[in-house]
Amino acid sequence: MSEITIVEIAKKCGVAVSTVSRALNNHADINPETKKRIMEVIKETGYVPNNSARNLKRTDAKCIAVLIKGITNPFFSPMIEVIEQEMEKKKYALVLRHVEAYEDEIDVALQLEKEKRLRGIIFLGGGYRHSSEKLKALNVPLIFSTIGSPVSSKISKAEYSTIAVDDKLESSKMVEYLISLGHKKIAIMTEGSEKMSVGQLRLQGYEDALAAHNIEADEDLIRYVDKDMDHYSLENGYKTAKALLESGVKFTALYCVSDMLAFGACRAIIDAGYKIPEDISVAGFDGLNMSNYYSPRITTIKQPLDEISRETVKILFDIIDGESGHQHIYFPGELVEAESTAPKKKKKSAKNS
Amino acid sequence: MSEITIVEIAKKCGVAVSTVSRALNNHADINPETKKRIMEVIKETGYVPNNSARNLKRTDAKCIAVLIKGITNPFFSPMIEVIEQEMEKKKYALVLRHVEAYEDEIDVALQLEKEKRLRGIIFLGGGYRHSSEKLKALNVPLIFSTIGSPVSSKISKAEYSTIAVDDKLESSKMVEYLISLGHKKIAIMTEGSEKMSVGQLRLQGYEDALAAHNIEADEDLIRYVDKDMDHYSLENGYKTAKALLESGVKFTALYCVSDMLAFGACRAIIDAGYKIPEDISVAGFDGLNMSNYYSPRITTIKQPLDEISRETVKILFDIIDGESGHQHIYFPGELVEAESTAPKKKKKSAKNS
DNA sequence: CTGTTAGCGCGTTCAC
DNA sequence: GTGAACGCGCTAACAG
Repeated sequence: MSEITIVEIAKKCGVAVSTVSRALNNHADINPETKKRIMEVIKETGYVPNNSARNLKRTDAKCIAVLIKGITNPFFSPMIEVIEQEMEKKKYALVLRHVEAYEDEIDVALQLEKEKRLRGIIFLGGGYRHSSEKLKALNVPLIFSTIGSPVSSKISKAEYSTIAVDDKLESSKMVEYLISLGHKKIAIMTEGSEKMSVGQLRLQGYEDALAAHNIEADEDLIRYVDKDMDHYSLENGYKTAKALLESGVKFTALYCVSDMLAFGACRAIIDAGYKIPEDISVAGFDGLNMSNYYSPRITTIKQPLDEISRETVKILFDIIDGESGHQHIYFPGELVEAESTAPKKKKKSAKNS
Repeated sequence: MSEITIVEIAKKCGVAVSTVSRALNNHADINPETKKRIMEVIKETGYVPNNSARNLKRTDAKCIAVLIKGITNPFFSPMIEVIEQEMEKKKYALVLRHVEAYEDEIDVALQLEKEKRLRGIIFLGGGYRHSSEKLKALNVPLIFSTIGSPVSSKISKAEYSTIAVDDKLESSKMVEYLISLGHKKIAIMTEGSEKMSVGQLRLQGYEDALAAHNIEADEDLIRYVDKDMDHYSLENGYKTAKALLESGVKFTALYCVSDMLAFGACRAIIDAGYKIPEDISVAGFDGLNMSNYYSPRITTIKQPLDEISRETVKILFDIIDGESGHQHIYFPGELVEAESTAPKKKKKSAKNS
């Protein structure tokens, strides 16, 4: 179990540790032959430098951390791919870290910053509000991606960047669309967390759209997912839709603030014997890949993840290179009209099949 | 940018560094009041201990690494949750690391082992064959989960554990089921990588089942997904199914070796104007959550992920505690009959609708 | 209960 | 081109 160290490699090669270190780090001042011999011994012994010790000394590590809130969310997968590509181009190393639901992403970031020499941190998902002290303690550029401002009310917007779609606006766009199809009794399924959240913002968009068309918001049509379960899961979508259907409240369209919820809801609606979109129109949000493969294909707001990802990286490097300050950018979402929504049928609500 | 260290905290509190260290590590021998004062200063300053330095010293870190191959695969999500719970019970820390497709999971493990004081490593997914030297260099218990043996032919099975379903056997079970429904022209969509892989094992199961029923394997019915794309993606399933449909080859059932492929295939079949299961039966493998929410629900082989996960952790700790040696366990999969498969219609193939 | 001190493994000055 | 020595931030003895 005794780990092999650089000292032993040095002994085996009959050189000093510093020479081994130079060989390891592609240093210039070293005899190619010496280097070759050292590298051979390293290969033989299977020696791997201790990264902890390295990080303790190193100052020039080009490293960026990406913290993702929620491992089960397929939403981020395509973003990660793009970010990885971009980082590769820039020759920066990437540390991917999943942040569990119970963890605070800022705490994780603080820890990571000590562990590695981070040049910047990208947050994917997560909360809107963070302690300003902690945020300030993070001495590297912070980019919040897919999270619109404000991240903290107590901290200047010049201290971090945000790149996202305007959840409230896009949400109202979707509801406007449903209204344009003739729907008036539009149910919404969202997240009921007390704090400011994507779910809350999208709910506001829903309310705005209804208000703009003088449609009275009906409390019974606003449904919150079970907060004791994964908020944006299939199960939660199913369960919440089932409860809605069984409550007997009439509605002709159901807007789910996430595609995952929409999938679950669709299944519940189908199981209840209704047809989508003939009896009930269903709309989602996010533009997950699956929304285009589900049956029916889900009408959704597609977030331009490629652009968001690329811009996220670009802004980060602009800041690192001192070419710009922090920015707050909104990208437009794309309303994808698919099979799950249709004009409201005349004289027939969902409940009297 | 100058990082705050334990020394400065000590100075600020007027105590020695060791006292701060003790406060930090919940050591017993410390005055509660002193500790409280120290913790306050720590909170004020936003100090976070440097983990690299910690790991350099610490010898008793109870830490387990979980390496996951393929971030986009939702298959592992539920496993991670269970493993996290179990680790919490055991009071062990968990390091989650995603291994990219181009990375070698063993190399990543080697690096991680140096960085942290690992007590064990769990591999989720990944290849079947690994260099025995590297495997040996890993001086901690290795558990390969959802990967059946052998991991290496050159290394003794007593050097690592495997917990998985018997892919070949379970696969043949599914094909047997399709045959029992009267299907004879059963297409398969699998992964065509040269090396030993889950896809290959499941293909063997398919061939075994056909052979057992004297059904001649038809080369045209064996379809490989595009290896330049993510193997088990919706797109790949769609694309491969589309090509199969357009080739004009007749078949009444399509068996996809992964649910993700099945979802994509279903969409392609529906788009081509066929009905599932009336015209074509579709079967998957894995038992993803989504298979129960897709429309139609997908007939699949459900892997007992909860049990596999729990057993994975159990075996690891049995080995750590010296209570047992390495083991190789197969769990049975569960054939879930759902809406996507039906008995073959008489006198009517999929092609003459 | 608390302070002093010796390394953990490595990278990096400096001399040589 | 190479080696010796120092210190990164921290924990764990060992004294006090």
